[in-house]
Amino acid sequence: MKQRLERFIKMAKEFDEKYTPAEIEKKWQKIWEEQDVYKTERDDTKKKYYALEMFPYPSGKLHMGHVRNYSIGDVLARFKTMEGYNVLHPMGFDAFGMPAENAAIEHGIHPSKWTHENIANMTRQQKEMGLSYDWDRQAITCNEDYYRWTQWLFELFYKKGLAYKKAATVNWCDKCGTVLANEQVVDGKCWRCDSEVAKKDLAQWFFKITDYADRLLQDLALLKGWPERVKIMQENWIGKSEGLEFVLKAPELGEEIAVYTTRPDTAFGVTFMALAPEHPLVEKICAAASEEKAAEIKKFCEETRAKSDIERTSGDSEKEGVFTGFYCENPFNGKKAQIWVTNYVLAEYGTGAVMGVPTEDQRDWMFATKYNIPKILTIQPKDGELKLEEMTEAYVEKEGVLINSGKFDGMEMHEAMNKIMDEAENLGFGKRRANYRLRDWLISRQRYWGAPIPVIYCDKCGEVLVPEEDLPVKLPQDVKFESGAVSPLADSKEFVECACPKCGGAARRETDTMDTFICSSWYYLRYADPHNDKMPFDKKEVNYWAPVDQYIGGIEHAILHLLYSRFFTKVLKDEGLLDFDEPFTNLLTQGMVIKDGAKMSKSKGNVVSPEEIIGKYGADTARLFILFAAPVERDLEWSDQGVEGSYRFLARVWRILHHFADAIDKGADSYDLAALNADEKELRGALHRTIKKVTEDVGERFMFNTAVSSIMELVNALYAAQDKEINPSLLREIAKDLLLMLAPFAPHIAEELWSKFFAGSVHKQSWPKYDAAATVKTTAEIVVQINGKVRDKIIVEAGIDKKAQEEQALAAPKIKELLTGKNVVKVISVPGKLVNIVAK
RNA sequence: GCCGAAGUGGCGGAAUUGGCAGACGCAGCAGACUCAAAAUCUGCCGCCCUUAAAAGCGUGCCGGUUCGAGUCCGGCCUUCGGCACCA
Repeated sequence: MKQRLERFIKMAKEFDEKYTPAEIEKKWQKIWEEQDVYKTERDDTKKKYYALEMFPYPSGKLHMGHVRNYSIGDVLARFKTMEGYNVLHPMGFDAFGMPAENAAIEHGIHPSKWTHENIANMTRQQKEMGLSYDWDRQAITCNEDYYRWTQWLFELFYKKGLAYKKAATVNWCDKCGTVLANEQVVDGKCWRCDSEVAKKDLAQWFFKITDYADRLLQDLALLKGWPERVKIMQENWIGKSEGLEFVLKAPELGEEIAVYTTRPDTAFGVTFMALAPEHPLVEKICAAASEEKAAEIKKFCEETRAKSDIERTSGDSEKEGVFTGFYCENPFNGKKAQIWVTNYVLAEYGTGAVMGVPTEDQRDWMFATKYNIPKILTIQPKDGELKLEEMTEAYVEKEGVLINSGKFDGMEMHEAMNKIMDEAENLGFGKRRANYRLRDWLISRQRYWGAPIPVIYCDKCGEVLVPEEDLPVKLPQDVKFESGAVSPLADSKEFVECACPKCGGAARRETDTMDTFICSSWYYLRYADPHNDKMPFDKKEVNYWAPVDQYIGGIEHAILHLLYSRFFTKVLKDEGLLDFDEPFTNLLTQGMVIKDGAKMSKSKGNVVSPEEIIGKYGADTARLFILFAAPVERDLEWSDQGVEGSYRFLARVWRILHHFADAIDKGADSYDLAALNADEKELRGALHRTIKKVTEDVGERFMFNTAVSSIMELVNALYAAQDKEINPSLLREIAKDLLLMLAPFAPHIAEELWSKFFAGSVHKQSWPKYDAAATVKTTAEIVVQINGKVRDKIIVEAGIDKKAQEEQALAAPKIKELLTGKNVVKVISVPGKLVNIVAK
């Protein structure tokens, strides 16, 4: 008794009526850090759960998109921990990249210093959000102990024949002063700085992602937990098509020209051959042609190549070409076809040469019409008859019967397609083949702030890998950063000049660094074993933690990072370094945070700073608002008043527990259910329905907004009961479960209030279980409709059968009155829901 | 052009399996408390007509299926995203 009284006095003193987030958040962040609450270790006896948010680029400050990303991840991580999983929830930085180097050029600050200062600041902000990261696992890609392994992995790819250097026409961003991969060119512009991308011929390093095109495509089927649209985007990006590659002889040139087609059924309609200006045969043709003709062709090629990529590849630009004067032979029917050099054939796709079938391809139709090239109709639709003279465009429907095709005449086109491919294979001039839109991944960057490519060039030994024990190839510290100049690495004698690892003679280092997307293609594996100095990661650790159970990030990486990471995982699996095919089992693509209908950006002046919001209302409010305001996948409209509302809700939680503090404190941990009165039963029902709803919304549906709203409803129910006499033990149960449910969303206030009534940390407790019996209401309000219109509502007991409910509905006075003079035709009765009376 | 997503009050959104459209929150209105204001607590809050009640209308548009449609089917419209001369 005395103890209780003392405790009551102590609490009354400590439990201030006012909610002060600034104080309690700082307090608990310190305690959590001191007690290492979020430390994670492998435990083979426990089921693991790997929750991961895409790590950020250290730009300097967190923005609202980060806050949203981390809030979602943190709710999941905390929820799964409470459900009993051994949860891995790490954070790091994608720390190489252009902005650091630009800062060096503009402000004379070394990229490393700039980056690490930004990391320190952003880490502080992340900590102020109260996120449950195991900070000990932080991976920073620009640190030597990380990029050493990035280089090691490059060497692995090299040894497997998946990294190679070749001269190629590549995408060049002048502003960034470097090349770009195909995936990094968006609408002909640089993905990072938005400036126009040009073409340049350079010798560059590539990763052979095309070797994995088929598996990357096929394994999309394994990704049941990915949004359909991301899978479709990847599928389109890989762009597999199946068809026939065959050769046409060009006797005058003594050459053969290979073409690829997905429409072998139209092969008898070939009247010309279209070459890309970059096609190797063009040079030979020029050599064989008259001086005049050669000059004409060369001029055309030069003019075409001078055009920008967007101009060249937009579908509606005029199709133009030059007739070479030479012919080739269609191997199917021996007919002659004119050889043209054209502006509409892509050098990089297929063979860079296309068979021209004007009647069944719209582009060929336009081209042939313009230059008066003959047309042969080879497909007739099933209904109706096409006449060449009456046609104004190509017949491109995928249905019809062959004509003018020798022995294939009369054959249905899909059958003919197969038969014609058989013929080409049997006669040995063609082969079935798949083609992909996907190109090899250009990984060289002519920049300083990236992982150096660990290759040395020796005049005697050629291209030599830096021996494993010499890794990492470190970035030299003492270099000059100048705008527009060559890469600082190429400029650094200290870096370039070295000894050949093979023969010891004088040699030069590769001065290109790796695309930062390589660094981010394996970081999720490093988290599993972040301090390993023998290997990038230990197989046992990686196989325990990975694959990532839930990955969370923006849709902007639908192709880029997500495709590259999948590629890496497959290569590492083939190498036996890990045992799974796909890195991310489930993917959640969060929507953007927008304000006034537009993405937050400096130029629009609609940026809301997380720092300011957290300073004013606390992290719990910021997190709660962002989770409550919209479903995670949809864009979220920022609302200052909405934030105010979330703050108000947390203050309401605080006050109602303060109001009931005495009762909660003296309540017991168990009580007699049978002794509860009607109000109490109702309140307990509300609690258990809330637990059920929140458990499903967070654990299965990722509907955090509705989870929060049902917690709000429970709090409203407590307010409705505040003047009633409620069993203290029931109040204790409600307070306990309410705080447990609130803990993943608003970890600080939950911990603070928990500490006032219960022992230990709220974040070390089990997720509450609901009592299914309590969630069932004893009575149900059902709707009575006449002809589908709601006419009355009646109360029936729960579990009522169809018939009884129907009788009660028909007996309701209001319904009886409305039915007088009418004939009841039919009655539909759904127990516990509604009765619909069809009457005439 | 092709592929995909979305369209619900003044606003953000809810309705999970075809069964009360608008939960929860914001804004607004009213009341209580206060000398007063703020804060807080309570109530009201789709449109239309109305003193009120009742009726009617209502989930982008047109049609269909069904006792019953925001939800299913067919045809459109608008917005956003991806791809786009890929043979």
